[in-house]
Amino acid sequence: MYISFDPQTGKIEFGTGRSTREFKGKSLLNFIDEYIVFDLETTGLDPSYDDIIEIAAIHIKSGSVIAEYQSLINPGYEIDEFITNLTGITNEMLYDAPGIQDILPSFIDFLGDHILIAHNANFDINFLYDNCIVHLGKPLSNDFVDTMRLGRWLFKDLPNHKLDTMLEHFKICGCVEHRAHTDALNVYRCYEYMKKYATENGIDIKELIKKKKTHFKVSNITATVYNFDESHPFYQKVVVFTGALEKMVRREAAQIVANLGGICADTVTKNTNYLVLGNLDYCKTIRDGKSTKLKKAEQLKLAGADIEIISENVFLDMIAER
DNA sequence: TCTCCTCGAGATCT
DNA sequence: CTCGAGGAGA
Repeated sequence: MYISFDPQTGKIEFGTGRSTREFKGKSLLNFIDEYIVFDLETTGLDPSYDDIIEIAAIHIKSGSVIAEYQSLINPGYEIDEFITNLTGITNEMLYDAPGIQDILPSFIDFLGDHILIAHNANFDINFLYDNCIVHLGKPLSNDFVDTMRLGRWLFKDLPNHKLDTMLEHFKICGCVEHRAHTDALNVYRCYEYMKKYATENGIDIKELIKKKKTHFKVSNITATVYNFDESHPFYQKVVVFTGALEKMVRREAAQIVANLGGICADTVTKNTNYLVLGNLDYCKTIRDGKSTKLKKAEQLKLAGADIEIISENVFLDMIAER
């Protein structure tokens, strides 16, 4: 089920399929001084079927709490045992609580234009976004920072990036209570910990991303062994890959070639000796099933160049131990 | 070189 | 959702 919103007419549409939420704010990876960390408890995981039962937000400036907002919310029906066990929130507790429509205007006012922070932020943002459209007739467009995403960049080696795991690793006391206010407080501690960690270690996330994005090239791969079998067909031959290999990733294949004394290259030229053909099906932009590398190789072969076009299976046979 | 595209795999939230 | 692998085009 999806919700769509037209800002011109203010019209809201419900339908089947995926929500686009096209007015959602951007997911940032910044460390900022002033923000609002928040958390929701809900009756389940799906914003189109489930409802918010607790909401909490903490306004932080320069590392200190300057304002807080929190409330239980009556969803208009009985919540099930699973959620009560998980959160400790009971139907008695929700009986006198206000409805979401009573809370939302003041809550959104509290959020203002500030950047929002949450763990797995898309979960909370999506719930809030949909509720804003239904009850306020306008989307939630605040940019936000996801502490889980941040954690994945800064602490890649953790077994997982659940809030609990990160709290434990950061030696922040208390575990996830599944109550909005305490969880929000823990997310705030997590964020400040990572901010301090990045500053102290001179880590800039933007640089981290940039480094990863520098396009991987097989031509940068060098041999890790030094005694080559000079009779191997790849010895001192130039090898190029096209398409996705089934049995291994390109990096592994290129390393094997390099260790056989071969030379890996990124593009097909008149010096190329072998073009290894992977699967090209997945690429929609290839209409005739042939990549530019393959077309060029066929052209060169017709012109009499010393180039062979081989399938993955042939390639695997060639690199197999004898 | 750089930007933009598609696809599949994997993870987290209640 | 986000990321990585891979391709195309400027």
